[in-house]
Order: sequence, then structure tokens, then C-alpha cells
Amino acid sequence: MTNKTHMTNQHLASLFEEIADLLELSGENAFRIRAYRSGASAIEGLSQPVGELIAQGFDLTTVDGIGSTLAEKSKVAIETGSIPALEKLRAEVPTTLRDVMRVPGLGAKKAMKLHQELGVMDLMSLKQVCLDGKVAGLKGFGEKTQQSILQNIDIVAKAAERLRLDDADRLAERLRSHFSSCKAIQRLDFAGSYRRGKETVGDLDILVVSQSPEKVMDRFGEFPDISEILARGDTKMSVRMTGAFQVDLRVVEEACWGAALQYFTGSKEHNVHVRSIAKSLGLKVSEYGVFREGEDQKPIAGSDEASLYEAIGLPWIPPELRENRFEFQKDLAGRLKDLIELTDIRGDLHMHTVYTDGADTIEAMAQAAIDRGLEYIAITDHSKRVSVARGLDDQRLLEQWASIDRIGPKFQDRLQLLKGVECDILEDGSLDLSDETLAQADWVTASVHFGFKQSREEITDRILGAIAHRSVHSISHPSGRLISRRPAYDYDLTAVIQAAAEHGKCLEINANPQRLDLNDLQAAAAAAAGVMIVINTDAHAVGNLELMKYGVGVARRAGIIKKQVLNTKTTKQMLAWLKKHKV
DNA sequence: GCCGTTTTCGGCCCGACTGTTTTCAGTCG
Repeated sequence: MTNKTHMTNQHLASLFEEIADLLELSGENAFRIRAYRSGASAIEGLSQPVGELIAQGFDLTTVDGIGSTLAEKSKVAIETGSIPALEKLRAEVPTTLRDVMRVPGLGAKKAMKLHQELGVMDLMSLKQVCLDGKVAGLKGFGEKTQQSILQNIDIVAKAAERLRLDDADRLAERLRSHFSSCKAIQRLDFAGSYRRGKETVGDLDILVVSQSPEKVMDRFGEFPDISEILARGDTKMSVRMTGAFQVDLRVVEEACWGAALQYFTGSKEHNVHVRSIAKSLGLKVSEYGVFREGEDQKPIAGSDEASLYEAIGLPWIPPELRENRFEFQKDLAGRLKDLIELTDIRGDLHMHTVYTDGADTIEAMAQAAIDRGLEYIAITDHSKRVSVARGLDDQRLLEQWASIDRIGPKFQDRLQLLKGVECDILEDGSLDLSDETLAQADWVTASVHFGFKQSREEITDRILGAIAHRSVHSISHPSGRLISRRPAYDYDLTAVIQAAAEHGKCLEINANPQRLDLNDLQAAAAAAAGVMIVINTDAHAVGNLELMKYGVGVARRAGIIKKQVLNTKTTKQMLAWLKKHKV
């Protein structure tokens, strides 16, 4: 790697986002602004760091949404750490105005007006001019605007908080049951990023079919957690929950259910693409249906989602894929046919028991697995380095395996119990158990739990060493991140993927919604490189086995197909695979 | 700024709601 900075794609994207914001504040051409925004999202969608891609001679302009200008600016940003055009903009427009334009109800135009007329520079000075009553007198503003700014100004910081997918699940279930008593509702579903299975959700969208929108909205207003009703019209209502999370409700006619569901599911970028395809076919897609150009009365499709996609020559695209990443590529149909589903999963190869930090016994985990329809599981308790979890040393692990040998026959014909371990990759790169012990395991997954602060090279070498170890089958939660709590450690994922592919080792998608590690993009890159993916719950109690759906969601978002996932194999195939990998 | 079975210019997704307006601009998703 010859690039001078280690700029992440996220960082580079944020620079383009800042340019877009500052251009918007300057009143620039809206399409130019959009180009920077879609460029930013294209950069975020890359599975490999831009610096590495450039070093490999990859042509960035082949990426959708990146042309010669953004490619050049990316190169400069990677080399120097900054972009001259951005520096120039920062000198012209106070970058703190970006916070001002994020206050709900304000946008770039109003933020700039506040800046020019009242000298507003940031949230603090915005609050002051509102308190002084100066805002209400401005043209285009009024008393209500001034009040709403004061009310919403604290939201800006909180709005950055997104709900983790499992928390969104719980809120959605509570809302669903809240609405279940409302007889005016014929149909109800959730759309948005929640339906797409994103790891965190920025707001929740509820779509309803009803003849009496008034009654539905009244019922919505009775939901106990609502702190504020943001808007209420004939068909649309938005509320804020305590804690700043926003929920939107939209009431539609049965006839346009599919078009509305498609529209509100997004993503925005996916929809833009869908509509532009429609346009090129002389059609118009809106939330009301698919229409022939100039003929707004009778829709030709849209009662269900499949008809909408069919009208523009596409198969129905599962929500998880609607991110404008690869769902419009030519191989879509083939990929869809075999896209991984929860019912394809036959085993779970990462779980803990009372031997370490799990809450349940081996027998209880086995029974719970049978109840869930699984055919095999691996018991993978911690090794001794994880002392807080009373991790197992060689002797205790061998004792556990002996008891698995005794318990196993009890479940014969119903469940195959595999003797496994989650072995720590120690700070010095060695494994936490002896080679002799590891060689006796049916299944070894290796993980990093300590030494996150080590250098990129050190952590990468640790993982590469584990991958090369003859007894290791898999690396668990490869990046170490905890969503919204702890970033991934700095390591070279590309090298890890390459090594896993060379050694025939698996990389895990950890299904715990706090981890989802690998994430969708990383998993897509690994699978594309030929790495076998394994999706595991990392269950610490019988109830956690149900988390598998989140891992499968990540895999679906990655476009991963059944045969790319190890634990879709039948017991027989699985045992054969393990035998083949035993050196 | 990006892009191309309308291809190097001239387009670029579409509609609801609010507040401040007397017919619409700005914001939002």
C-alpha cells in the first residue's frame, strides 16, 4: 500500500457529504449537490478501502455515481487527507451551519437566511436569536417556526442515534399490537430500512390500508410513548417517540398497496433507480402505482410489489437487496433464485453453556436446537484467556468434550452434537489452547477478544496466524465491533479474506444484533472471494438461538446464496466437510 | 457532477405537508 493516509471509506464519504451540505448552503445547483451525495453513498458502498483500490490500479469511475471529478478528488483526499474544494467551501460558509440545517423544519435555504440576516453561526446562536424573538419577524419565518426551532434544537444531537434492529423489532411489535384493536385497519405492515433489515434503523414507517384514515390516526395518537405529533394530514402522520425516535404512518388505498409498500420501503437510492428505469420505458412510478406517461388516471400496475417490478422488466426484489448496490445487475435473477433463507439453515456452530458464560446446560441447548428444527450444533465455550467468563483450559475442555460424548447418543437421530471451542487468539498471536487439544475438536472457531488497541499489522497478523493454524475452521466476529458502542479494531480485512480463501477457512456472520459481524458489505466481499460463510448465533442462552434471523438478514443483504453458507449443509455433508478439513 | 437502446448535451424521481403565503417555497422522505 502506497497511500499516505489510512482514510476509511466512511471518512471519505463524510467529506463528500460535507461538500454537498456546504454547496447546498451556498445555493448551488441541486443536481450537483445530489451528485456529491450519491458519490458519498457509492463510496460507503464499496467493500474495500478506496486507498487500496487506487493502489491496485482500480478505476473508480467504473463505480456507479463516481465520475472523473469525484474519482480525482478521492485520490487527492487519500493522498493528502483533505480536498481543496472542501477547504475553499469551509472558508466561505461556516461549516457549523450544517447543524442548523439539520434542525427539523429548517433546511439549507432557511439556515442560510438565518445566517445572513441574523448572523446565526451554529446551534447556540440559533437558540439565542429564537429566544430574542428575532426569527419570527423574518420573511418566510413566523411565530410557529420560531417556536418549533426552540423545541427541536436539542433533537439534532439525539437524531444521530439510531435504533438497533432488534430494538426496532420490539417497537414494531408493540405498535402492531397497539393497532390490532383498530377495526378500521384492513392491512398493516412496516416498511423503510426496518423492512430492509438494516443493522440500525433511523425511523419506523408504518403502512396501512383503511377506509377511515381518521380513526387510524386517532389510534396512532394514543400510543403511549409518543412525545410529540410532528404532522398530521389526510393520509400521513408523523410522531416523535420519547427519546427522539420518529415513526411515520401512511394510509393508502388497497389498490395501490404494492406501489406504496415499494415506495416506503426504499431505499431512496433504489427508488430513484427504479423510477428512472420506468421513465426510460415511458412509464411513471409513484406511490400510487405505475402509470403510462401523461396518463395519471389508471395505473397499469402496483396493487402488489411484484406487479410493479414486472412492469419495468424486473423480478420482485427482496427488500434486503434494495440498496442500489447490485440488485440492478444482470445476474440478479440467478442470485435471487438461491438467495439464502432462514429455513436453509440446518445448524448453529457457535454457542455457550454453563461451562463458561452461558446460562443453560449442553442438554438444554441441544433440546432448544431440536425445537428450532436444527440438525446439528457445535458447543463452543470460551478458552481460558476469557477469565471473566471462566474460560476453559485444556483439561476442563477435554472434560466437557467427554461429557458431550456421553450426552450425544441421547439425541441421536435428532441432533448431531459437535465438540467445539471458541479459542482466543492471544495478543502474541498464539492460540489459547494446545495444538494437541485443538486437534481433537470437531469444530474450532477462533476469535480476538483482547488487545484491540494493537497496531493494524499486529492484529492482522494474529488473525492470519489463526487462519493458517491446521485445527482452526473459522474466525468468529472477525472485526470485533459492537454496533453503536465500539468500533471495529484496525485490521486488514482484505488480507484476512484472501487468507481464508486460500486456506479454505470460514468467516463468520455473527447473528447477534449487537454485533452483526461480518456486516453485509464485508460478507459480500468475503463470499465474492470464494470464502465459505458460516452464520452463527453465538447464543449464551436457549432464547438466543432465535437470533439466527438477523445473521441471515445480513447474508441476504450481501446477496449471499445458499451454497456459500457452510451451515446450510445437511448433517452428512457437514460431517464430510469436517472430515475433509481434518489434517 | 453524473450519465448515455433519447449518448458528449440536456436531462436528472415524485408527492405530502407546513407555515406563511394569497398561490407557493421549503422541507421531508
